[in-house]
Amino acid sequence: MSPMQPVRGTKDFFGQDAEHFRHIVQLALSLGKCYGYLEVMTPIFESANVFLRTLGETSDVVSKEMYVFEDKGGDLMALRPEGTAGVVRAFLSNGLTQNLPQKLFYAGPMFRYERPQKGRMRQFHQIGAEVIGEASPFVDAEVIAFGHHLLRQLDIMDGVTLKLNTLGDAQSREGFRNALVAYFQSVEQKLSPESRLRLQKNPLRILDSKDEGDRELLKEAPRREAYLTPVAKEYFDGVCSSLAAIGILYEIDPFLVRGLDYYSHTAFEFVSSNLGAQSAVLAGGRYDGLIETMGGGATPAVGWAAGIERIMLLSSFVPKDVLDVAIIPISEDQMEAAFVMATHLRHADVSVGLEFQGNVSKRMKKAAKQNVHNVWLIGEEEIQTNHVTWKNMESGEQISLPFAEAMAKMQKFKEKKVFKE
RNA sequence: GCGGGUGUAGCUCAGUCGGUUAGAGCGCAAGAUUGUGGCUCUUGAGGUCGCCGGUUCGAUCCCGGUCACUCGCCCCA
Repeated sequence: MSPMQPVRGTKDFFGQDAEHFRHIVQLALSLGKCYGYLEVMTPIFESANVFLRTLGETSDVVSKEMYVFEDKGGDLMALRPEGTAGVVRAFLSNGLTQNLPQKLFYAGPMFRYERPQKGRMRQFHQIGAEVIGEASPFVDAEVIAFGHHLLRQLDIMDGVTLKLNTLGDAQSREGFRNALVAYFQSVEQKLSPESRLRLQKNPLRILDSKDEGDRELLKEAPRREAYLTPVAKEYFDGVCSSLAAIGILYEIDPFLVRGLDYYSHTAFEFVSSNLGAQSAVLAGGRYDGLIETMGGGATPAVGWAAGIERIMLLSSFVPKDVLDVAIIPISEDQMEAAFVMATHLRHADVSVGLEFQGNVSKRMKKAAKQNVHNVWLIGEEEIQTNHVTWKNMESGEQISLPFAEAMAKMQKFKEKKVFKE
């Protein structure tokens, strides 16, 4: 229809949407400060290696969803499909290993080549939090508490539940994985085609299959609990009791898994049924092995990411009225005076609407439409006496005031507005 | 990558069993109203009927392809 179309799976944000977006990021950022996080901004593209090595060669994110390109120097680059790997790379590149733990917060665009649908875009935006260099159940609980606090402040915890699970340490994971593979191989013929593929590529993924038949088979499958080492079990119990201690409700879901290879121990997801086929709004877990994989020393870490577009689907946002006052010249002769006056007010931090065209009636209509509560009318008489005619748009009342007085009153009005919020 | 649904005005949608100038509501613009607003009334602008091809005397309508949007599968925040 239109000659220029946006790239598939991308979206433009105007006005209210853009404000909504910014509101969420700002809330997360200031809350992050409250929890002691430092903001970090990393490039949106990295050497492809950063993701290839860390996410798991067989994960879909790497094998079919990554935007990879060769730059003019012949190096293989990738648009970041997620935040953690880049943050860890930055952590290592900048020698932050000397000062642990690091609590890092970020927000920005991510890119995945996927079929767009509700809550899923090719360019989407995430907020993320990572705590690198500390292994304590309290850290996991604190990270989750931050996410929980954010969702609560956004007023979207209604209808959102926290699902919790442990993937165990490397040893637990290995034992469980082997048992699971053995079991599913024995019933392979009954598995769905998708899950037969998963059995080859990523057997743990069968656990969260949506297929009815698979779910039936899962009832008889080995339980992860049985394969948890005492250390892994104790750690998970610690996370659960820490959450209970601060009154965060959760639901243990033994079938919860993580998509990316680097996760171990705690895994969690805040899920909602209002996101179409998607469910996770904020999800993460512990990834103790990742830093070592990327060439650093053995360093424990835990974090999460939240989809900003998904948060927007769940939350409502009412923008504030922007303009404090509209200045309306009665005729073109007062236009310059109105312009000068508007500038004075703006320098005093008062937001001013000024129309450049139309007669008084037109401009009044414009002001009304923009929900402006105050209008200053400037005519020949006002100019001569250095007054303004101040009209209250709600009551319809209007009074004449000397300009200086009107200016002072306007600033007071503004302050009052601020106090109210 | 696979499957379903939908593409007509800026937005939400009618409509033509294939026929000459394609409609409504909202929105937008002008006027009624030359120093005063949301209501009302009048008038107006705005469309390659997604795109390409086929069938036909004739296609916005039927058929094929394609693109886009949307929902789901896969996967994931």
